[in-house]
Amino acid sequence: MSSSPLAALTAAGFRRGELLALAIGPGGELGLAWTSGSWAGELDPAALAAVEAELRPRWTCWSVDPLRELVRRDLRVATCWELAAVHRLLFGGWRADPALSWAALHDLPASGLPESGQLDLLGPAGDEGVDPEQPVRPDGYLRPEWTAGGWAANPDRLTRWAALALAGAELQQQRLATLKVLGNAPATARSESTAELLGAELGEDGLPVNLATAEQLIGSIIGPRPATAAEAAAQRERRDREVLSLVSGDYDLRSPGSVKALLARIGIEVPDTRSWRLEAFREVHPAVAALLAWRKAERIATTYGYDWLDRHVGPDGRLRGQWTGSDGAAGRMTASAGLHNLPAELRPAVAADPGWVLVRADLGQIEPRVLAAVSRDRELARASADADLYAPVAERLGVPRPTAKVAVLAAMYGGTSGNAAAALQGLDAAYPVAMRYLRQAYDAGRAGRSVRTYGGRLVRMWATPDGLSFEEERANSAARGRFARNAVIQGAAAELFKVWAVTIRARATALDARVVLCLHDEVLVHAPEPVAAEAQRLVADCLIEAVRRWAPDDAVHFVADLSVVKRWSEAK
DNA sequence: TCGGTCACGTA
DNA sequence: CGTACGTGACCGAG
Repeated sequence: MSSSPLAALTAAGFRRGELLALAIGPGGELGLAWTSGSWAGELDPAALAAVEAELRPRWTCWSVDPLRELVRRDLRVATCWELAAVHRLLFGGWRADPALSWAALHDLPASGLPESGQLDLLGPAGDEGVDPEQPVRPDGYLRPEWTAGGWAANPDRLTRWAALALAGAELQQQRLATLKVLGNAPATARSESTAELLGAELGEDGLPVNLATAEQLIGSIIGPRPATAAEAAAQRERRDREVLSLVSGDYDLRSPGSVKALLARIGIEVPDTRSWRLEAFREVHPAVAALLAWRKAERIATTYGYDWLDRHVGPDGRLRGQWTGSDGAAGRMTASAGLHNLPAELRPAVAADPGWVLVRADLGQIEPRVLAAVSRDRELARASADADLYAPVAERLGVPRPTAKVAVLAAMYGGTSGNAAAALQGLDAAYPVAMRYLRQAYDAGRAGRSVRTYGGRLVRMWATPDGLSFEEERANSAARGRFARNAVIQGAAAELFKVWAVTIRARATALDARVVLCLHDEVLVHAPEPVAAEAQRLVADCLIEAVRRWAPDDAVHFVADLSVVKRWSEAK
């Protein structure tokens, strides 16, 4: 194996765009496998860059780990096939390791999965006298010794492990091809895979943050950075006193029980002490307003304070977290390090580098538009032609716009707010196709049946727990119904969003721009200032391209709000 | 030390 | 009887 990967692939007749599986060992050893060959050797980024440039393969792997290794070595590949992401799409749930994924693709029950520790003690389950270099046991499950890390033991195993990923990917493709959903499941598998790759890049690149601004913002809320633990304690005590000085008695503001006692002392009886509930008592006693202000500051101090800054923002001014391409429920992207719940007050600190800009874009009213698309409701699709979808809906229903909006949201999420009942009936009459779609998801969930999103993601329902009262059982079913109804909308929206995001990722490289944040329906792109206008146009064009690839037809109109800014907070 | 609960930020 | 996520503090059980 002295030749380069590119030479080996070319000699074997590898065609552009084919699946090329890779496995990377802990020491940077590389195994490659494709339909007509394999290769093992040291991971040389330049050699793989040559493969990418020449053959643009679909890099195929069991998990996002090898992709992350490539990203770490500054190798940005165009496309991939990530088996874990596709497993979650096909089979639902969160767990998606090779052992489970392989078993599922062979219709073997998860309950029969061999465990690594017990195997030798209990004796082999059809494993005796069989070649240990063979990763698949006679009973069809993967050998635990391999899945526990043994796959990286030597070059031969590395290529076999890659070949197994290749075989798994092909089985996944067969399943996707026969999946009965309205959307394009194979295409969803590709965009979901690439979203994992995007997540790896987001984790490596980070979100540009102006450290001085961040320090200043935090300082204005909780005071200057304490030099010692004693100073920090003093600051904390000073914050507490702002509230406690307004009441008599000693209370622990961090303990809900104690806060409840404090409130009782000033004549306020509440079932819990959540801010929205206390909001109503703001005028009753000055301590309430002080407590609400304390809560805000405490949130910054504990979750988004100097500690957070030190832990998650590097000296290069990049906020880095761990990204996943899809959560366990409907398939949204998730991020740690506060990237998805950064308080609005801190957003001025998210700023482009000097000479750069942020292109910010968010999808407008994505959920009702997605509902129109996935349910194929022609009438609701007609409403999507309006930049404000709720306006034609309101007109059709003969109600004020706010009522129409509440009714649509209530239909999708089961909202309770006031008297949406009449408007809901109007929706049933005006948009029966969309409403039937929602009802079917709700009924499936209530009955405990799993649902699939438009793009094919299986959303599993949980079983009713034992020993519930009649009332609890009903509440459980209703919760499942709401969950399912929400999942088919939120999940489909997440699928469209990811198509958009990975399209931007692919196109933006031409401008030297990069996606730096994905936030469910919003995307931030860091772009060189001279190409700001082009980058903005690119993001808009990518939405058109994404919708064309994702939607069943062109009946539904999607809109994005776009702006070029220096700071995230400047937008909108 | 751990899981459950409360609370709260984002979409 | 909106849903989803990540985070951090407290609290009671072990």
